[in-house]
Amino acid sequence: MEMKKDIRNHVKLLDVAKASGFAVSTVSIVLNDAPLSQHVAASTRKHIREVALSLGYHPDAFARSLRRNRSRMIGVITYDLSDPFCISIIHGIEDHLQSQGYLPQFMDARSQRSLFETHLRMALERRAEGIIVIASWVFDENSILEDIKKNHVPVVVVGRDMTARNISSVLVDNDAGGYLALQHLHQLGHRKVAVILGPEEMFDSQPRWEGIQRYAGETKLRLNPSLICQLPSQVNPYSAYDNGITLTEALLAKGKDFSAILAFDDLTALGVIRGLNQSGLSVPGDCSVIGFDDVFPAAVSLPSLTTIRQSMLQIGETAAKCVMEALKAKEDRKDAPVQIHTFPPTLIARESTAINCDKPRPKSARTKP
Amino acid sequence: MEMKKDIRNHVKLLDVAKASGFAVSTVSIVLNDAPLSQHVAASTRKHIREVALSLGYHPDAFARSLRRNRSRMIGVITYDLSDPFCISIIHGIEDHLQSQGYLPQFMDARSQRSLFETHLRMALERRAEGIIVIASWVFDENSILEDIKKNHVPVVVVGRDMTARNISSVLVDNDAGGYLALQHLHQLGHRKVAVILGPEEMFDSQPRWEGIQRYAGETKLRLNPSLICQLPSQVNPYSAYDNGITLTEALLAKGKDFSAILAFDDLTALGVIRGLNQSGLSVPGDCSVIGFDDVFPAAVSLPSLTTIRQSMLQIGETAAKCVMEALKAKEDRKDAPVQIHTFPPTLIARESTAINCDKPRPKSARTKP
DNA sequence: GAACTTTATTCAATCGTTTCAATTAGGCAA
DNA sequence: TTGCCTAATTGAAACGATTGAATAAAGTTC
Repeated sequence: MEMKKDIRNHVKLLDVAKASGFAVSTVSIVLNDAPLSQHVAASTRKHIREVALSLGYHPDAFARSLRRNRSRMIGVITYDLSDPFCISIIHGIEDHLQSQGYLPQFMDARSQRSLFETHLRMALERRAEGIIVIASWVFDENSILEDIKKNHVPVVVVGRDMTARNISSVLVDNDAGGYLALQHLHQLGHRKVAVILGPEEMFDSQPRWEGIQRYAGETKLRLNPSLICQLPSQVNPYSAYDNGITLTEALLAKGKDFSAILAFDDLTALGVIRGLNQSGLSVPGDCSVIGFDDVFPAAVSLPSLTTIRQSMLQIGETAAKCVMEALKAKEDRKDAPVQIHTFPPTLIARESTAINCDKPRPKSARTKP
Repeated sequence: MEMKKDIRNHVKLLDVAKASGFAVSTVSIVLNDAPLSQHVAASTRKHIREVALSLGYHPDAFARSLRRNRSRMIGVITYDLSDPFCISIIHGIEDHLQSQGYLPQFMDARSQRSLFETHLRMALERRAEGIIVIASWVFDENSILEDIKKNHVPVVVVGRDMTARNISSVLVDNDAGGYLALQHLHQLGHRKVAVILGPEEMFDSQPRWEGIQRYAGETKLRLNPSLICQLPSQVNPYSAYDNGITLTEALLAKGKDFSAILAFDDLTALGVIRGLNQSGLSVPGDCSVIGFDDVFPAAVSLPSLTTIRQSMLQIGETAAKCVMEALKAKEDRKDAPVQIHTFPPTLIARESTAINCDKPRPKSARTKP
């Protein structure tokens, strides 16, 4: 049964060795340009290279990593790849890792907790030298996180502060973002602002809300509790859109007593605009709307969405730097300090917000974008 | 220097063996629930399991795959992860592979050819048992594809027909899609239709255009050549939006002599709508717009976009099934037939298209969505 | 109690690479 | 001829897990 080998197996060093007439070790040395290869005759080198090329030889990454005890790979676990927010972070990560000769290994938890844990385990088993977790919701996979620590694999979390559990974290300053959003609306003259809070289980929700309240407190702006509502828990990132529509309808049903809506994120905000439109209200003429994140659809919507931008590229890059530092520290047998990086978000003023022209009874004035 | 080991290395089977007082092989047998484990005393099993758990042992996937000669992994190489089009396909792939106990390994070429080739090579080196390529542009990485063949790794391409090169392919029926799009506009009474073709290097461009022409031919609709324009080559998927704006401006500069625009894809179509708006034209009142793909922003834009939907989930799933079949065939030492699957797209009628109310001089009537 | 089975455990080879140490062949000086 | 140096090549031991064959101990049968 030696045909079996022909089919299943890849071309390996031994095949190249046999075909070229040299020993496996010589072939290895040549193909890796190892230090010893300077002692190998030029003609031999050339010959071995040619044979390897013609056979279509590619080294087995498993065997190599096993022997070298290095995988040159960083596991990247995302809570949901379909969220545009994730993708930008990933790009930042890719950029930095690539420059360091490391390869990111993406795993998508698709908003399922069980998958999330599975993937953490897999990253560990595949001997990722470091792990980056992009998490939007609270997670508590204690046992597996403990195992990761036991195996001395550095972890960095993006999107929430886990320093309390000794894990380096990179995130946007959500509090500052909430502050900025309300400030923008306030400066445009809006005094009656409806707020749609993020769902309970998302970690960003609370700090954004705190930032909003902080600004309100500083300027003595009263936030009418009946204009505050909250997104329900979400199955996937896109359900925020539908929820935005529904919540807006609910707000309007109580009688429109606001001139602006501050939405938890961009997708919600887009739903809000749609909801307002369905009731014959125009944005920003009848009501201003502001989002959060600055994902792609925000920029191309009509009207384009005023929002709070997170520099996701930078966040991703920082996360990557952070693991790499921890890795280096480990090599130098030092302790990597637990770090936290927060990035200030910026206001992107577009068409969906405008100066408040409300008279005691609204639904009148229009402002061209 | 034995501290080195403490730091760098993971907990391994030998560690569990020492700690439990049994031999490595016994531990392996127990932890894998191997057939032989029925001969292992229940107390031993329990003890070994406990020790492994407390040490945080996780098997080394490299060593295991090396020994078993199976990676249980399928390499998935995308031309650009940030394209929402890709993500849906990926979900389809994930769904199916997961059900088969295989793990997709994503690699993102980010629209760079050099990266694309690098990733193909990596998939090979990491001993992916199969490879799925999601490619929108023409690619010709001959040498690496040859190597993949030499190593007997099944490949499936999504997004273009590569059967001519003996590679199974899964794609949408672009011709039918183009046909549907023009048919929809025609049935709404549009006779003067501007068309924005896809960029030269994208493979979808040509067949969509052929479908459009086929419908025009069948209905004797004359497509005015001065209303046909083409997207330039694109750096990233999102540049289509800006190009859509620019091309629309150019079309309008010649004098608006059309009542509808058929755009190559959704992002272009969104740009078109924005371009029309900037010139004071409303959609669909003054001009209908139709896109292609049905990506997320299409559904949430205002007006929402009429488009041709590809069932990307299904496409992804089929691609995954296709590699798995080829894999099975390989095991049975049969030849896997080269397959092609084309999926018919469907029309999703939304708000951006409406009945043509054009009088000899347009820019008058309005239709509410 | 010898021969045999069953039960519980371990040995040792293997997967494909890498790398250090060892070997060979040839040239050259003594 | 012997010994020694250099240049070119190879042997063999890892890396960590798996697994068929082997062993040891205990139990059963005649």
